Amino acid sequence: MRDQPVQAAAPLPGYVDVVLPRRLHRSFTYVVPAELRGRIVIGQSVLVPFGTQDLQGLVIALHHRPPSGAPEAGLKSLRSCGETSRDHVLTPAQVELSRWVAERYAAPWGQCIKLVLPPVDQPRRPHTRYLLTAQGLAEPSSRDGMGEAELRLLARLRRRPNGIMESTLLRGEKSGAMPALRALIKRGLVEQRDEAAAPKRTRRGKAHALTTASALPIGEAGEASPPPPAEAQSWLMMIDKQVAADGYAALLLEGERATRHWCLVQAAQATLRRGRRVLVITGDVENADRLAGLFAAAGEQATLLHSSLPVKEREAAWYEARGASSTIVIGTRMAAFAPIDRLGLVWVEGEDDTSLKEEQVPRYHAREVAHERARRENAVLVLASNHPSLESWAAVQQGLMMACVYRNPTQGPKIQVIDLKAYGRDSSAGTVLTPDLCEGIRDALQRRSLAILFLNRKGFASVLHCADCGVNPQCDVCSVALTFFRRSNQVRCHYCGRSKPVPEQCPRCQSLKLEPVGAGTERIEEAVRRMFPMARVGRVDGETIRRPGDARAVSRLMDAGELDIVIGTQMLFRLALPARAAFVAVPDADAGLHVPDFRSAERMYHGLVDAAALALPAAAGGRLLVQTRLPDHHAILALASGNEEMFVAQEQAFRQLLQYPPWTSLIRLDVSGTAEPAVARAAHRWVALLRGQVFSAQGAPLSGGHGVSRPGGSAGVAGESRQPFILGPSPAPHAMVRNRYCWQILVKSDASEVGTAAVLRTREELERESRRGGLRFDIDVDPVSMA
DNA sequence: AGCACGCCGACT
DNA sequence: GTCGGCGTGCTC
Repeated sequence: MRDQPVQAAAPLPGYVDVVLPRRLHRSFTYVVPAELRGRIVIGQSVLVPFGTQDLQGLVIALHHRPPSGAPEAGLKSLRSCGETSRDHVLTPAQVELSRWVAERYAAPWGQCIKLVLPPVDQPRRPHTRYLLTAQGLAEPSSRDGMGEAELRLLARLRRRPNGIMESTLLRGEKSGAMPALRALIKRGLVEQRDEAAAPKRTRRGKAHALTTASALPIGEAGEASPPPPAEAQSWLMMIDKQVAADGYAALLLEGERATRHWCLVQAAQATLRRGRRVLVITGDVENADRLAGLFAAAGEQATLLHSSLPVKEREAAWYEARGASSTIVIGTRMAAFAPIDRLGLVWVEGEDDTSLKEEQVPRYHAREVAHERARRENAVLVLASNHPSLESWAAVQQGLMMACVYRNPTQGPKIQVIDLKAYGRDSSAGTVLTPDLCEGIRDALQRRSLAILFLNRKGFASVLHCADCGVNPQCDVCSVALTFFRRSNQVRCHYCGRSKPVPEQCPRCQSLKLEPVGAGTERIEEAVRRMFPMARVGRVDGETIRRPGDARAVSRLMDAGELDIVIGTQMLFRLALPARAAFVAVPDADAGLHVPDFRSAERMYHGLVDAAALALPAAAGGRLLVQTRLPDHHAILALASGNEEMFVAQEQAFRQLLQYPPWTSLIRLDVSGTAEPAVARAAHRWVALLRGQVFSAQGAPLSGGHGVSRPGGSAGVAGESRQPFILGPSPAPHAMVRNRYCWQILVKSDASEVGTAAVLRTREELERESRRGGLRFDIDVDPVSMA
């Protein structure tokens, strides 16, 4: 051991700033012990004392003298710097990527680190109980050196033969109980017993016995041999050229699943031939499995990395991905951070899937992370979907991405739109089971083929719509559905918070028949069963499909021809159908439209496109029936005419007019707490601070006097002002979550950096002034779901 | 975020 | 007394 802290020629930094995996936006400064000096680098993972515990943190800066902000009470020292595992020195790329996420999504950097670190099994703290050992029960030979606290503790434990829980033990005592306890344990008088630890949430253990995905169904029988689109050949050459040139490129690929799969395998193999690696990211686990199976069938071994794997397997997959042998990594959003070097191709399969957005605190979007990685690592990014997001179309329009659309129009079913207005409103269940719909089912049954009914996800909030013309009352400013409150007989916009009495008449047709949405679809399963008593009816929704295994079971049922009619929600699209259906119906296409979310039309359109993909081609007798009260809606028209561009153009125009993404950056602020008035007050205060911020950024308030908000009307106009615009506050659509009241605020800005900067500054101020109340202030940059 | 610490109420 | 719950304040 050479232990020679000789005065070094150049002084080594003696202080480090460390970020910690906690919900804290600051870093903390520590002293570097002499023996560790010179070994600490930025990106080093270190163990530091923090409060009563030791935490693994990340070094983000080195100093020669304590920074000015350091506390006077003195700084603590680093414990160690992960000499046991080299793994914990982050590469500069990992440090930078985690920092990028922290800044982009206004998350504490310390919490973003775990994204790039190997998954670790978090040991559940067991319930510990302390009791006397045999030695402790016997009168101790000597009590010398025992402090008063130790003696008291000993006496207390003697009264409790079964031991005392840690929590109660530490309660009555002043500080000093814990050191005393440790001292007693050291003397062998007390022992610690861990009781049945809090039941560890084990995630489906055995469902993943098969890590090689070859045993899983590959795709749909109906699309077994995709005819490789002729244009795709040149596309492939372009990808290959890009990979070979070691250059970044971004492509949007639109096509049916079979086409995308074909392109994916080809592009991946071309990338591998160039000695580069492939990362495939998709929204759900079933699809990741399916893609792995696809590669297996093509003779390529892929590493699966997703959150449904048991932690140990996930950890193994992480290291495997980092190793030299792994060339293709497939996973859900967490896989966007997989430690793959020599990345050549990043493929996001189903790029418009909302589950690519993390809803927990580093609220990143895996598509964005994938994009950023491709940019940083000079890889080719492909965003693939059957119906790309408006965000991606906007990127294409701005020249940031190249679009490739490979469609075979002969693959689609015959589409028929039924105008429900013709059926009046009084027929209740009869309204949704129109004669055309029943005839379609009957026909499918006769042909011994499957009939599928797709129910759009119902809104969480109660929304009104006109039974005669189908429109719903919307907010004048925000153009989203107004939420209906029966008790106060009011409607409210949960974007901007305005409320007013329920309108008496339909805003379009003046009908008096405004009523809550969705009554008809509730009982549809019952109605279908009554109408077709001999048919075998299955249901596929969040309640019947809880785990991927369930989905497979349903697929198998259909495969075996055990089902005649399947009724389901969006969950249907996750299944690997054995065959396409002769008849697919959407009994109430408008239901999804009435969700108070500016993206509702886009979601509705995607649902319809997906529903169409479930049906056989028209040439094979496939039919899609869409029932609506809004046959002129652009989503319906675009679907019926197969004119996607028209939908995108109209929807883009709507978003631009109302300044919604992708034309603005949107940030949702959530204020929550246990006391409603405090929450409301804090939310209003935040808005005031933000507006102050906005105005002061400009130098002076806009027109004096009312100064609180810009006139509502101007929200709709693409104003020349480049200031963030603030909507709200308003009670969140889900007003109470886990006994906490929630209010929300929306911040629109041209660039998300502008918005996040203002939001972070004001939140700091807000937290300073409102210490109490158990208030929480959450930030969601680019929220993907508003309802 | 996680943890300690204090206060309250239920149970025994 | 014991034990769980919850609000509050703090962490270099």
